[in-house]
Amino acid sequence: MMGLHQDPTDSGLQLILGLALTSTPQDIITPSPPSILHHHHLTTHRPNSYSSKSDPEPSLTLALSRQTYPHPRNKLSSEDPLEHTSPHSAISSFSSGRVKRERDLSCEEVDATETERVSSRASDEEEDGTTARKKLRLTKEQSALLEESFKQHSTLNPKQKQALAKQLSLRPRQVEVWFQNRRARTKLKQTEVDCEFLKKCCETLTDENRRLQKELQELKALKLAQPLYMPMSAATLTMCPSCERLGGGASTKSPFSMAPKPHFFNPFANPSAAC
DNA sequence: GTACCTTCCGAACTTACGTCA
DNA sequence: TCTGACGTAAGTTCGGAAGGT
Repeated sequence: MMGLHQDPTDSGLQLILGLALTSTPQDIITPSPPSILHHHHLTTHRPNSYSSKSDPEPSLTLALSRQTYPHPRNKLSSEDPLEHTSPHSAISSFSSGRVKRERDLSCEEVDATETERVSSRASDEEEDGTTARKKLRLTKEQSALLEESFKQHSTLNPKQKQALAKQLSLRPRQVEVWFQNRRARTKLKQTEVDCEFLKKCCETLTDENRRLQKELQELKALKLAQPLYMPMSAATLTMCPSCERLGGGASTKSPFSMAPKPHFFNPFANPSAAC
C-alpha cells in the first residue's frame, strides 16, 4: 500500500489525486460519489515504493479508498465468547460527564479479574464506585511488547488479543484500544509523510513548469528573430536549451518537428524533462 | 435467490488525563 | 505554581461484512 506500511484499506474504490507524473490514466482525477466519500480513508496510493529505482514513472496519487480487505471476523468468528464488544450493544452510562463502558465490566471482567489484580490499574474507579476516568500509563515493558506485536501484525484476532493481554497483565479491551490507536497514529504519520512528499513533488513540478515556460518564450523569440524562409542553422534549432545537446540527426527532418509522444517530466528519473 | 436483521469489527472522531516545558 | 501544548488511553458513532432467518 503506502510504501512503508502495508495497509489493506488502500485497495478498492479510490479518489485519486494524481500529480501527473506519468501519462497513464491514473493521473486523471476521479471523483467519487458522495456516498463513498462519506466513509473514506484518506490515503496516498503508490503502486511502487518511494525508493523504487526501477520505476521510471512513479504514479503518485492521493486516494480516497474504500476498504475491501477480508474482515478479520471471517477468520476468527466466534472464537472468543468474551469478545462480544459491539459498541451498538454496549450500554453507556453517563455520570457527571464521565463515561464508562459497561461491557468492560460485564464481558471482560471475567478474565480481567486476574489481570487487574496484578496491574491494579484502569479499574480502580470501578471498584470504589467512582466513575472518574483514570489514565492508564503503560510501562516500558508493556509498550515494547505491544510494539513488537504490532510489528508482526497490525491487527489482532481474539486469541492473539487474549494471549497478549494475559502476557501484559492488561485487559483484552486495553490491548484492542492500544492497537486501534497505534494504527491511527501510524496512518496519521504516514499521511504527514505523504503530504510532505506531495509538497516536494509539487514544488519540483512548479519549478519545471516555470523552466519550460521560459524555454518556450526563448524559442518563440528565436523564431521571431529568424524569418521562416531563411535557411536556419540546424544546430541552433535542434539544440535542446536545457542540456545544450544536439538532437535530431538523420531522423530529424524538420527543425520544429514534435516528438511523437509527449514527454512528461519525471522528477525521479530525470532532472530535466527535455532530455 | 434475496431481503432483512443481528452481530461483530475497524475506522474515524472525540474526550479526557498525565506529562512536560 | 500555573498554563498551554502534546501524547495517548479510552469512549462514541458509523459503516461494512458475514451469517442466520
